[in-house]
Amino acid sequence: MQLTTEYKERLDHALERSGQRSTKQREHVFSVILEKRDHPTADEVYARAKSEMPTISLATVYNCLETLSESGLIRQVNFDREPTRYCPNLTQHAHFYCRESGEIVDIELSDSVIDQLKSALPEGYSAQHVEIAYNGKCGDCHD
Amino acid sequence: MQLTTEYKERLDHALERSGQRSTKQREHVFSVILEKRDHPTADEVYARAKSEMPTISLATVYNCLETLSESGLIRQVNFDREPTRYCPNLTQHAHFYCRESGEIVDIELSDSVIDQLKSALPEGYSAQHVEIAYNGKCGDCHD
DNA sequence: TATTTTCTTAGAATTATTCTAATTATTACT
DNA sequence: AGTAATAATTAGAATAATTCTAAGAAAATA
Repeated sequence: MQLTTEYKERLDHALERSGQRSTKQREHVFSVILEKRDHPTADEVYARAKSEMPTISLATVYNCLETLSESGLIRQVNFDREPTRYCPNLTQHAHFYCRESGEIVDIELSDSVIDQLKSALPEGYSAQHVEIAYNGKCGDCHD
Repeated sequence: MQLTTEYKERLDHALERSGQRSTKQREHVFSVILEKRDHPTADEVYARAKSEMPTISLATVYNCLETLSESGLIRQVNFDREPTRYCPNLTQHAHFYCRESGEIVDIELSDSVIDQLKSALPEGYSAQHVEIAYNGKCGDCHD
Protein backbone atom coordinates (compact mmCIF):
# COMPACT_ATOMS: atom_id res chain seq x y z
CA MET A 1 0.00 0.00 0.00
CA GLN A 2 0.96 3.62 -0.41
CA LEU A 3 1.34 5.98 2.48
CA THR A 4 -0.75 9.09 2.06
CA THR A 5 1.20 12.31 1.70
CA GLU A 6 0.14 13.29 5.19
CA TYR A 7 1.54 10.18 6.81
CA LYS A 8 4.61 10.19 4.62
CA GLU A 9 5.39 13.70 5.85
CA ARG A 10 4.66 12.78 9.41
CA LEU A 11 7.05 9.84 9.10
CA ASP A 12 9.82 11.87 7.50
CA HIS A 13 9.58 14.65 10.04
CA ALA A 14 9.54 12.29 12.97
CA LEU A 15 12.55 10.39 11.68
CA GLU A 16 14.42 13.58 10.94
CA ARG A 17 13.73 14.92 14.42
CA SER A 18 15.33 11.82 15.92
CA GLY A 19 18.22 11.85 13.45
CA GLN A 20 17.24 8.75 11.54
CA ARG A 21 16.88 7.98 7.88
CA SER A 22 13.73 7.40 5.96
CA THR A 23 13.96 4.03 4.26
CA LYS A 24 11.68 1.89 2.12
CA GLN A 25 11.35 -0.65 4.93
CA ARG A 26 10.44 1.86 7.61
CA GLU A 27 7.91 3.41 5.32
CA HIS A 28 6.44 0.05 4.44
CA VAL A 29 6.22 -1.15 8.05
CA PHE A 30 4.55 2.10 8.97
CA SER A 31 2.00 1.71 6.17
CA VAL A 32 1.29 -1.90 7.21
CA ILE A 33 0.53 -0.75 10.74
CA LEU A 34 -1.72 2.05 9.57
CA GLU A 35 -3.57 -0.01 7.04
CA LYS A 36 -5.39 -2.40 9.31
CA ARG A 37 -5.96 -0.59 12.53
CA ASP A 38 -5.59 -3.46 14.95
CA HIS A 39 -2.80 -4.49 17.34
CA PRO A 40 -0.50 -6.86 15.52
CA THR A 41 2.54 -8.59 16.98
CA ALA A 42 5.94 -8.23 15.31
CA ASP A 43 5.38 -11.59 13.66
CA GLU A 44 2.07 -10.49 12.23
CA VAL A 45 3.56 -7.26 10.97
CA TYR A 46 6.33 -9.34 9.39
CA ALA A 47 3.81 -11.58 7.63
CA ARG A 48 1.83 -8.63 6.32
CA ALA A 49 4.93 -6.71 5.30
CA LYS A 50 6.38 -9.67 3.43
CA SER A 51 3.43 -10.05 1.12
CA GLU A 52 4.33 -6.78 -0.56
CA MET A 53 8.03 -6.71 0.21
CA PRO A 54 9.18 -10.35 0.16
CA THR A 55 12.80 -9.60 0.96
CA ILE A 56 12.15 -7.81 4.24
CA SER A 57 13.54 -9.65 7.26
CA LEU A 58 12.08 -10.18 10.71
CA ALA A 59 15.03 -8.37 12.26
CA THR A 60 14.27 -5.36 10.12
CA VAL A 61 10.64 -5.45 11.15
CA TYR A 62 11.77 -5.40 14.78
CA ASN A 63 14.16 -2.57 14.05
CA CYS A 64 11.54 -0.56 12.22
CA LEU A 65 8.95 -1.06 14.94
CA GLU A 66 11.50 0.06 17.49
CA THR A 67 12.40 3.12 15.46
CA LEU A 68 8.76 4.03 14.87
CA SER A 69 8.01 3.67 18.58
CA GLU A 70 10.98 5.81 19.55
CA SER A 71 9.92 8.45 17.09
CA GLY A 72 6.47 8.48 18.60
CA LEU A 73 4.67 7.30 15.49
CA ILE A 74 3.27 4.14 17.00
CA ARG A 75 2.86 2.75 20.51
CA GLN A 76 3.83 -0.55 22.04
CA VAL A 77 1.19 -2.48 23.93
CA ASN A 78 1.97 -5.21 26.40
CA PHE A 79 -0.15 -7.85 28.04
CA ASP A 80 0.91 -10.46 30.58
CA ARG A 81 3.50 -12.75 29.03
CA GLU A 82 2.27 -12.06 25.54
CA PRO A 83 4.35 -10.85 22.64
CA THR A 84 4.49 -7.08 22.29
CA ARG A 85 1.83 -5.56 20.08
CA TYR A 86 1.92 -2.35 18.13
CA CYS A 87 -0.75 0.30 17.93
CA PRO A 88 -1.14 3.20 15.51
CA ASN A 89 -3.68 5.03 17.67
CA LEU A 90 -1.79 7.88 19.31
CA THR A 91 -4.72 9.38 21.18
CA GLN A 92 -4.83 8.93 24.92
CA HIS A 93 -6.45 5.57 25.35
CA ALA A 94 -6.34 2.32 27.26
CA HIS A 95 -6.45 -1.27 26.00
CA PHE A 96 -8.97 -3.91 26.78
CA TYR A 97 -7.89 -7.52 26.37
CA CYS A 98 -10.65 -10.10 26.14
CA ARG A 99 -9.48 -13.34 27.65
CA GLU A 100 -12.09 -15.29 25.72
CA SER A 101 -11.62 -14.09 22.19
CA GLY A 102 -8.14 -12.62 22.55
CA GLU A 103 -9.48 -9.44 20.99
CA ILE A 104 -7.84 -6.13 21.88
CA VAL A 105 -9.99 -3.03 21.87
CA ASP A 106 -9.06 0.62 22.34
CA ILE A 107 -10.83 2.35 25.21
CA GLU A 108 -10.94 6.11 24.96
CA LEU A 109 -10.27 7.94 28.21
CA SER A 110 -11.24 11.40 29.27
CA ASP A 111 -8.54 13.96 29.95
CA SER A 112 -9.83 14.21 33.46
CA VAL A 113 -9.07 10.57 34.32
CA ILE A 114 -5.61 10.88 32.86
CA ASP A 115 -5.00 14.04 34.86
CA GLN A 116 -6.12 12.33 38.03
CA LEU A 117 -3.80 9.44 37.32
CA LYS A 118 -0.89 11.77 36.74
CA SER A 119 -1.61 13.67 39.92
CA ALA A 120 -1.60 10.44 41.94
CA LEU A 121 2.19 10.42 41.64
CA PRO A 122 4.32 11.40 44.63
CA GLU A 123 6.24 14.66 44.67
CA GLY A 124 9.25 14.59 42.38
CA TYR A 125 8.01 11.76 40.20
CA SER A 126 7.30 12.36 36.53
CA ALA A 127 5.78 9.94 34.07
CA GLN A 128 6.38 9.75 30.35
CA HIS A 129 3.75 7.11 29.81
CA VAL A 130 0.84 5.65 31.66
CA GLU A 131 -0.19 2.33 30.26
CA ILE A 132 -3.64 1.13 31.21
CA ALA A 133 -4.61 -2.44 30.43
CA TYR A 134 -7.98 -3.94 31.18
CA ASN A 135 -8.39 -7.67 31.26
CA GLY A 136 -11.82 -9.31 31.11
CA LYS A 137 -14.65 -10.22 28.80
CA CYS A 138 -15.74 -8.13 25.87
CA GLY A 139 -19.33 -7.53 24.77
CA ASP A 140 -19.34 -10.35 22.23
CA CYS A 141 -18.14 -12.92 24.73
CA HIS A 142 -20.72 -12.29 27.39
CA ASP A 143 -23.31 -14.78 28.59
CA MET B 1 11.13 -17.81 57.29
CA GLN B 2 7.91 -18.86 58.90
CA LEU B 3 4.55 -17.77 57.64
CA THR B 4 2.48 -16.12 60.36
CA THR B 5 -0.69 -17.98 61.30
CA GLU B 6 -2.70 -15.33 59.56
CA TYR B 7 -0.96 -15.74 56.24
CA LYS B 8 -0.82 -19.49 56.57
CA GLU B 9 -4.59 -19.55 56.94
CA ARG B 10 -5.07 -17.16 54.09
CA LEU B 11 -2.92 -19.40 51.92
CA ASP B 12 -4.73 -22.58 52.89
CA HIS B 13 -8.14 -21.09 52.35
CA ALA B 14 -7.26 -19.61 49.01
CA LEU B 15 -5.77 -22.88 47.80
CA GLU B 16 -8.73 -24.87 49.04
CA ARG B 17 -11.14 -22.52 47.32
CA SER B 18 -9.42 -23.17 44.02
CA GLY B 19 -9.14 -26.93 44.65
CA GLN B 20 -5.39 -27.02 45.09
CA ARG B 21 -3.15 -28.53 47.71
CA SER B 22 -1.08 -26.76 50.28
CA THR B 23 2.51 -27.83 49.85
CA LYS B 24 5.83 -26.93 51.46
CA GLN B 25 6.98 -25.30 48.26
CA ARG B 26 3.91 -23.14 47.79
CA GLU B 27 4.09 -22.07 51.39
CA HIS B 28 7.75 -21.23 51.11
CA VAL B 29 7.40 -19.26 47.89
CA PHE B 30 4.55 -17.33 49.45
CA SER B 31 6.65 -16.51 52.49
CA VAL B 32 9.55 -15.40 50.34
CA ILE B 33 7.28 -12.99 48.47
CA LEU B 34 5.83 -11.60 51.67
CA GLU B 35 9.13 -11.23 53.44
CA LYS B 36 10.72 -8.55 51.34
CA ARG B 37 7.94 -6.43 49.97
CA ASP B 38 9.39 -5.60 46.61
CA HIS B 39 8.68 -6.82 43.09
CA PRO B 40 10.97 -9.74 42.37
CA THR B 41 11.17 -11.66 39.10
CA ALA B 42 10.74 -15.43 39.08
CA ASP B 43 14.52 -15.80 39.02
CA GLU B 44 14.91 -13.61 42.06
CA VAL B 45 12.22 -15.52 43.91
CA TYR B 46 14.04 -18.71 42.94
CA ALA B 47 17.32 -17.41 44.32
CA ARG B 48 15.72 -16.33 47.59
CA ALA B 49 13.71 -19.51 47.92
CA LYS B 50 16.74 -21.73 47.34
CA SER B 51 18.72 -20.30 50.20
CA GLU B 52 16.31 -21.91 52.66
CA MET B 53 15.07 -24.75 50.48
CA PRO B 54 18.01 -25.77 48.33
CA THR B 55 16.16 -28.53 46.48
CA ILE B 56 13.42 -26.33 45.06
CA SER B 57 13.50 -26.05 41.29
CA LEU B 58 12.90 -23.08 39.04
CA ALA B 59 9.95 -24.86 37.41
CA THR B 60 8.36 -25.25 40.81
CA VAL B 61 8.87 -21.59 41.56
CA TYR B 62 7.10 -20.77 38.30
CA ASN B 63 4.32 -23.21 39.16
CA CYS B 64 3.92 -21.82 42.65
CA LEU B 65 3.86 -18.22 41.46
CA GLU B 66 1.23 -19.18 38.91
CA THR B 67 -0.85 -20.95 41.54
CA LEU B 68 -0.57 -18.08 43.99
CA SER B 69 -1.57 -15.60 41.32
CA GLU B 70 -4.57 -17.68 40.28
CA SER B 71 -5.63 -17.96 43.90
CA GLY B 72 -5.46 -14.21 44.23
CA LEU B 73 -2.71 -14.19 46.85
CA ILE B 74 -0.22 -12.25 44.79
CA ARG B 75 -0.33 -10.16 41.63
CA GLN B 76 1.70 -10.27 38.49
CA VAL B 77 3.22 -7.06 37.24
CA ASN B 78 4.42 -6.54 33.72
CA PHE B 79 6.52 -3.90 32.09
CA ASP B 80 7.51 -3.64 28.43
CA ARG B 81 9.59 -6.66 27.44
CA GLU B 82 10.74 -7.24 30.98
CA PRO B 83 10.41 -10.47 32.92
CA THR B 84 7.21 -10.75 34.91
CA ARG B 85 7.40 -9.51 38.47
CA TYR B 86 5.35 -10.54 41.45
CA CYS B 87 3.70 -8.30 44.01
CA PRO B 88 2.25 -9.15 47.42
CA ASN B 89 0.34 -5.87 47.72
CA LEU B 90 -3.28 -6.70 47.00
CA THR B 91 -4.69 -3.24 47.54
CA GLN B 92 -5.81 -1.30 44.52
CA HIS B 93 -2.67 0.31 43.26
CA ALA B 94 -0.63 1.11 40.20
CA HIS B 95 3.06 0.60 39.50
CA PHE B 96 5.66 3.16 38.69
CA TYR B 97 8.73 1.99 36.83
CA CYS B 98 11.74 4.30 36.94
CA ARG B 99 13.69 4.00 33.73
CA GLU B 100 16.81 5.36 35.39
CA SER B 101 17.11 3.23 38.48
CA GLY B 102 14.86 0.36 37.44
CA GLU B 103 13.04 0.80 40.73
CA ILE B 104 9.40 -0.20 40.93
CA VAL B 105 7.17 1.69 43.32
CA ASP B 106 3.56 1.10 44.31
CA ILE B 107 1.26 4.05 43.69
CA GLU B 108 -1.93 4.04 45.71
CA LEU B 109 -5.02 5.04 43.80
CA SER B 110 -8.29 6.43 45.05
CA ASP B 111 -11.46 4.39 44.63
CA SER B 112 -12.84 7.23 42.58
CA VAL B 113 -10.19 6.95 39.87
CA ILE B 114 -10.66 3.20 39.69
CA ASP B 115 -14.41 3.66 39.42
CA GLN B 116 -13.98 6.15 36.61
CA LEU B 117 -11.69 3.76 34.79
CA LYS B 118 -14.18 0.93 35.12
CA SER B 119 -17.01 3.11 33.91
CA ALA B 120 -15.03 4.05 30.80
CA LEU B 121 -15.76 0.57 29.44
CA PRO B 122 -18.39 0.13 26.72
CA GLU B 123 -21.72 -1.53 27.46
CA GLY B 124 -21.39 -5.27 27.92
CA TYR B 125 -17.69 -5.23 28.76
CA SER B 126 -16.51 -6.34 32.18
CA ALA B 127 -12.98 -6.19 33.54
CA GLN B 128 -11.41 -8.51 36.07
CA HIS B 129 -8.25 -6.44 36.32
CA VAL B 130 -7.06 -3.02 35.39
CA GLU B 131 -3.32 -2.82 35.31
CA ILE B 132 -1.87 0.66 35.44
CA ALA B 133 1.80 1.11 34.74
CA TYR B 134 3.61 4.41 34.86
CA ASN B 135 6.94 4.79 33.20
CA GLY B 136 9.24 7.70 33.98
CA LYS B 137 11.68 9.10 36.50
CA CYS B 138 11.30 8.65 40.22
CA GLY B 139 12.07 11.25 42.87
CA ASP B 140 15.61 10.02 43.48
CA CYS B 141 16.54 10.17 39.83
CA HIS B 142 15.49 13.72 39.17
CA ASP B 143 17.76 16.57 38.20
C1' DT C 1 -2.49 -49.52 53.65
C1' DA C 2 -3.44 -49.27 48.68
C1' DT C 3 -4.83 -46.32 45.12
C1' DT C 4 -5.65 -42.19 42.81
C1' DT C 5 -4.65 -37.66 42.10
C1' DT C 6 -1.84 -33.82 42.26
C1' DC C 7 2.98 -31.70 42.77
C1' DT C 8 7.72 -31.42 42.14
C1' DT C 9 11.86 -32.05 39.67
C1' DA C 10 15.51 -31.76 35.98
C1' DG C 11 16.23 -30.97 31.78
C1' DA C 12 14.70 -30.31 27.10
C1' DA C 13 11.88 -27.40 24.16
C1' DT C 14 9.75 -23.25 22.78
C1' DT C 15 9.07 -18.41 21.81
C1' DA C 16 9.99 -13.67 21.54
C1' DT C 17 13.53 -10.84 21.01
C1' DT C 18 18.33 -9.23 20.41
C1' DC C 19 22.94 -9.63 18.62
C1' DT C 20 26.59 -10.26 15.01
C1' DA C 21 28.97 -9.69 10.95
C1' DA C 22 28.57 -9.07 6.13
C1' DT C 23 26.18 -6.61 2.57
C1' DT C 24 23.56 -2.83 0.79
C1' DA C 25 21.46 1.72 0.78
C1' DT C 26 21.55 6.50 1.96
C1' DT C 27 23.68 10.75 2.84
C1' DA C 28 27.64 14.03 2.70
C1' DC C 29 31.51 15.73 0.40
C1' DT C 30 34.24 16.86 -3.37
C1' DA D 1 28.04 12.72 -10.89
C1' DG D 2 31.54 9.91 -8.08
C1' DT D 3 33.46 8.60 -3.86
C1' DA D 4 33.82 8.26 1.14
C1' DA D 5 31.44 7.91 5.39
C1' DT D 6 27.57 6.59 7.87
C1' DA D 7 23.54 4.11 8.83
C1' DA D 8 20.21 0.35 7.75
C1' DT D 9 19.15 -4.30 6.25
C1' DT D 10 19.80 -9.11 6.13
C1' DA D 11 20.26 -14.09 7.66
C1' DG D 12 21.25 -16.66 11.01
C1' DA D 13 23.10 -17.48 15.57
C1' DA D 14 22.49 -16.36 20.44
C1' DT D 15 19.94 -15.24 24.49
C1' DA D 16 16.49 -15.05 28.05
C1' DA D 17 12.11 -16.01 29.96
C1' DT D 18 8.91 -19.28 30.20
C1' DT D 19 6.57 -23.70 29.32
C1' DC D 20 6.56 -28.59 28.49
C1' DT D 21 7.62 -33.49 29.44
C1' DA D 22 8.13 -37.61 31.77
C1' DA D 23 9.44 -39.75 35.98
C1' DG D 24 9.38 -39.83 40.79
C1' DA D 25 7.42 -38.05 45.35
C1' DA D 26 3.76 -36.35 48.27
C1' DA D 27 -0.88 -35.77 49.59
C1' DA D 28 -5.70 -37.12 49.64
C1' DT D 29 -9.05 -40.71 49.26
C1' DA D 30 -10.92 -45.29 49.54
